[in-house]
Amino acid sequence: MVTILDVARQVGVSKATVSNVLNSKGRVSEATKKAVFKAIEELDYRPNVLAQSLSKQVSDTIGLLIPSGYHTSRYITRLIDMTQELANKAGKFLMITQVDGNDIELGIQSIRKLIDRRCDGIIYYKSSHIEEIDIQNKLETLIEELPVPLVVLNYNLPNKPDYCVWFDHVAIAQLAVVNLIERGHKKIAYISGQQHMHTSRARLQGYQDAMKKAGLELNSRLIAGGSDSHYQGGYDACKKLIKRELDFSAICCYSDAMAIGALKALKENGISVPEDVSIFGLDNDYVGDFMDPPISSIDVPVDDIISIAGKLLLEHMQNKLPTSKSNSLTGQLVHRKSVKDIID
Amino acid sequence: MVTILDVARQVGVSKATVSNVLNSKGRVSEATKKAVFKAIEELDYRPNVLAQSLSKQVSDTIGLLIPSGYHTSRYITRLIDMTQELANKAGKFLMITQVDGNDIELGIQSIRKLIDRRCDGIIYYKSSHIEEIDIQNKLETLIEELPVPLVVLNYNLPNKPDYCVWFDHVAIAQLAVVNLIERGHKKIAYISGQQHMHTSRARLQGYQDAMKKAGLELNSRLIAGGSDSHYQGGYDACKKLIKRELDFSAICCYSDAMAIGALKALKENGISVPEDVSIFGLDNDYVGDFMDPPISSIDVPVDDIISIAGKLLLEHMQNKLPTSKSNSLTGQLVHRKSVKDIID
DNA sequence: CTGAAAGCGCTTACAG
DNA sequence: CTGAAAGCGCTTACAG
Repeated sequence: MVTILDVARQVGVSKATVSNVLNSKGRVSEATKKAVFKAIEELDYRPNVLAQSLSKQVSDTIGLLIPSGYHTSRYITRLIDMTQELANKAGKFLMITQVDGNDIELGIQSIRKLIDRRCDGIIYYKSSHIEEIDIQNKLETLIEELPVPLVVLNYNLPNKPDYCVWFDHVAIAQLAVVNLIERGHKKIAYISGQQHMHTSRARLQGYQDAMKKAGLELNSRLIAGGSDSHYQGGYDACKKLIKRELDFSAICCYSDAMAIGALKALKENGISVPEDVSIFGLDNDYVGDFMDPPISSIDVPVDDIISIAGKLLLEHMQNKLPTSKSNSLTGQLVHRKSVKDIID
Repeated sequence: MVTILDVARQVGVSKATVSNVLNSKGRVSEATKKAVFKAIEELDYRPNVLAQSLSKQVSDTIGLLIPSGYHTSRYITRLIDMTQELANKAGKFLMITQVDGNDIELGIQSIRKLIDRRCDGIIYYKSSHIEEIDIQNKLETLIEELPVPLVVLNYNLPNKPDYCVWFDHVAIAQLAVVNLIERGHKKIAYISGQQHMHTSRARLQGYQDAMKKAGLELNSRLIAGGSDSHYQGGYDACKKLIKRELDFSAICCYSDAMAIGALKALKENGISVPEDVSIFGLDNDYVGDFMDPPISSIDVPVDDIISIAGKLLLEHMQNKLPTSKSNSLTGQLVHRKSVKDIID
């Protein structure tokens, strides 16, 4: 490939001069500038970014680490879109890499690899699947030790409040259940995601908290899970609930996807929604609005969490004090036809 | 940060020796090896990959370029998952970056940026949205000029058959329409995606070809599009079709997403599926199976196209002759309840 | 078995 | 206004 030396030779100047015009540094006469640009054009010269970064000791690169296996989540694609845009605006190169979401050690290894390539800052989306001992401590220590800022998405680090943004999934599920209760429901079932997921456990707890606070019966047989945390799992779980022949007027589901599966199971069993049973999803997936009936849900501010993370990272990179205060986000009710009021 | 020199000094050897033990090159006594590893551990030394790449003149890095704005597609997440796995297995670092899918010039710029960082090979997923003059020529020329192999996904480059893999969307749509015809349908409507998309135009053409071949009437009023190529667009388009008060027994849709929107519109108008009208989607999105009724579709071999692309890239990188012959893929019928047979 | 030296492609004071 | 030299952190023949 053509190097800066080739350009310098073609023009008859030194590398330093070529470098200076490239970086508009120092004083260079208009004539040589022109000649240099001409040669660059002719030779189709492009600087080797690796060499530049090594020499300058900055890479102007942001690293983004995403978890694998999120085929169904809009979070990740949105995260990529928004972070790329942020990087473009800040004049940084975005280097995205993916890591198995189930293993925190692999995650830390990947973060280190990003550092080895001299990223100036890193955003790490922590998969809900990870739940190992001491993970909080590991991440907090990592943030201390790393030579560049690391912002963690989707996890609470109490000792590093300026380095994380997360959803309060307990509150998100509560929102749905409280709404059901306010509308007269007392016998509320819950379809749960798989319990190895942090998000899943938090949402289940939100359901339980809301029931307790309202003084309603907490029957573990009103809670069911399925083979996965998606359509099929919702379908499975709902069939279980139906088989148990319990009395319930509403189901809150771990996600819209599970709610869609549940809806199918209910229909197959001749149970009308919302006439016989009301359904609530969580996440406000776009498709929920196109179900029959459309599914009520809690909208989760995905864009907000990402833009806050981006803002935090840039502030740290510029050694500014972070301006963001609330790094814990909840959601917003979205009413659709899958829930009916119960009047005694 | 700690450098190789720090390690060398701590052990009392030269940088060359440290480098040799790190790369297990040359003969180094066990004793110094041990001492070096100990120092590396103690100092938490990690080689600067930028410096390594510059010196070695290889980076062991693969670049993956994805389009933005694919919030709804499972292709992209799958592409990331599979390419990452491929890179891991090949011992390469995967550097993913994203670019506005609408502009081929931006795409080429991003490819160049990847080269500037010395990627040893690049996979470029060409968005269907791009459709500019001369794009085929631009990409073919780029492949010629680039110092490393570039494989293009989702686009046909007739003069570079070993550097591209794509879906034959004409054939994919034909498959659905031919199946409807075989099952007795004659009046078949089509809900189209937005025509600025290459995929969208190809699928529409597949519908038209199939109708023509069967000697069926091609009525342009049986074709409708919507505000987007997704749920809402399908809903809009179907409402248009209904308003036109034409006689049709089936609708083939550009995608499952549009089919889901269409289903909603039909239901709202008291039209039963499949009793009154049959519906066909394309893509075989997972959610289609959870509709009421489940939607027939054409499964598109996403995984295949990606693994072929990966194989091609690695073969080029190793200067092997590509073994893959068929770089054009079609789909497979998936029968569900949204289509009924018509018996005269 | 080990080290001095040159080199990868760039930038950056500094001297002229 | 321009260039020689040193340096970024590593690797790689080569000499000893």
